[in-house]
Amino acid sequence: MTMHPVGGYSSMPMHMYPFPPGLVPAQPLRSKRRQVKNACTNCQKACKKCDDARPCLRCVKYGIAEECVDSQRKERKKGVKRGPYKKRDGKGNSVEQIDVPEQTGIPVPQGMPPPSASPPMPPYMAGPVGYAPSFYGQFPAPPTPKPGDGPAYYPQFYITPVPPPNHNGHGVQEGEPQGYPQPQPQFYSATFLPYAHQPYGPYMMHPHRPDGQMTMPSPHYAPFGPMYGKSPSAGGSSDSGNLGGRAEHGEDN
DNA sequence: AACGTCGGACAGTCAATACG
DNA sequence: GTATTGACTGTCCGACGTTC
Repeated sequence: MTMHPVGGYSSMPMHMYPFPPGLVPAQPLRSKRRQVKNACTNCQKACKKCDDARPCLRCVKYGIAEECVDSQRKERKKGVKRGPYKKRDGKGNSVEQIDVPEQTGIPVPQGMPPPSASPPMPPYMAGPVGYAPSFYGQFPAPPTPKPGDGPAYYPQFYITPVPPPNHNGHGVQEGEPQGYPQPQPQFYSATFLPYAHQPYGPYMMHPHRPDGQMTMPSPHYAPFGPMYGKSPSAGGSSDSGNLGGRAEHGEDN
């Protein structure tokens, strides 16, 4: 699998984009930075990269998945007077040149973002398939679908070197937070991309979680819905206990 | 090495404005 | 009405400091 930046796969590392085999650009291209629509409060405070999934990669990594909640955006000002705009030319065209990609020289159809560039492969992207199991793979994370969002695909497969554990056997007690099972040595999940043709090798892949839950796009993000419900301490906009204690960048109102 | 902090560049949003 | 502009706002890169 070859990843290239561009973004577009929700919850995928922002600059990564899977190219079908054979369509991989000959040389690395540089993409512009992609941003998530809404970073979680933790990433926001830490000024770190977030992603669309909840919990996001970073929160999962630091074990604060339950505190991973969307940050609140404040409303834009209205009624702000705008200065006089630049006139367009007589044909309704803006007086702007269209950028031609320098690195490839390949003409890019208008309206289509230029193929972009590929930064060095992040460590966790190394290897033939998606994330390293030890990183994001431990949490299957189909992104939370939002109105207006395209289908955020998050193909999931689980690698089970040994038969999957019987999750029921762990006996989730009533009242006990039904957290996603802690990473277990025998049970890794990993994100695979649609084009990946995986050799089965010593592993076995199945599109279902061993505990029987579907892992393909779930409108309600099943694995995390009831499991990572807000903790009492996460009460909405509470800032306490989050990563980074940095004061807000800007003032509200 | 891993993590936190933070300045500031960059990207996305969307109301105001221009235009047909 | 749609298209375009550009100010505003949020994201997060990357440098630096701190802690283990």
